Amino acid sequence: MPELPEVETIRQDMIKKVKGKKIAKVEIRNGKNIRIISPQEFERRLKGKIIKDIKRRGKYLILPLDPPDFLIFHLKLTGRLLFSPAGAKEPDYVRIVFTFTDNTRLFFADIRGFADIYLLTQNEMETVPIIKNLGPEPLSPEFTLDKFKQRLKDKKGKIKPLLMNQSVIAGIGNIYSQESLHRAGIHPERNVSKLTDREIEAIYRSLLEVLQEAIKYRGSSVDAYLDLDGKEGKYVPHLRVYGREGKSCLRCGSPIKKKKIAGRGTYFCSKCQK
DNA sequence: CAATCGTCCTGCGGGC
DNA sequence: TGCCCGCAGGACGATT
Repeated sequence: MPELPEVETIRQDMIKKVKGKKIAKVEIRNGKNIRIISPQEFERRLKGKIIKDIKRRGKYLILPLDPPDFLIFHLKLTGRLLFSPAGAKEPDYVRIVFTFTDNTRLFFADIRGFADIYLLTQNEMETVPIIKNLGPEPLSPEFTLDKFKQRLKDKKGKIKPLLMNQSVIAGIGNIYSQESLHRAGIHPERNVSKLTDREIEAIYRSLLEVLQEAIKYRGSSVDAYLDLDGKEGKYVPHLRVYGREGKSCLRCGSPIKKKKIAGRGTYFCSKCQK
């Protein structure tokens, strides 16, 4: 499941391999991921367009094309973007093939088919709530400790689902919310309104730390995530709680527990996360 | 009104 | 061993 670090890894690789290329052909084998417009219109509007840049907002990958269009991907659980040199073997689960004028190709693949693809104009970007409603970027310079405190102020409910709420902070999902809470020593079910300033600061620091570290290791290949070259991320061995049920906590040695919190599988240490 | 549920979908794991 | 059931999950809309 691609979260901020995985999407950022894809973005950085796409800058090197896809930026500036012109779309010669769009082959849609399964158009179910294309939102709002028809596959026919999607194909028509993309043909001949140049990918001007690769940007990211939360878990969304945003490709500005020739104005006014933006091609937007949300990979959800099992979406993949895979780049192939001319003539290279095709990956599995391909749904859309973008062929560039130099005969290199970008494959959109998706196993479970939850990923979203949008083609929006500049105007639509500003009005459609998809990206407009996202909270701040955790790795931007504007995301200070004060900003984080302000985002949590007057909120109630458990801290973990709140960290995953995209309108509170953008880009955090099931893996990194758990990892940052473990690092901070905070139980995922703690009520936000009862966290001390000191605890909020610990979560803030842990969150930035874990995101930066995960980007450095090119993300976590949990579930189906693969990078632009079809390779796995290298962060899984560095995960401290996620997927470690029954194993001993790396901070205190107690067995890691797993519990469903707000409908999502959550790993934590009940001894050192209070 | 905040929290939970259902929905989309398919690979895979547990259980017998 | 092999089959089958049901779980997993991001985000949104419906429901309680």
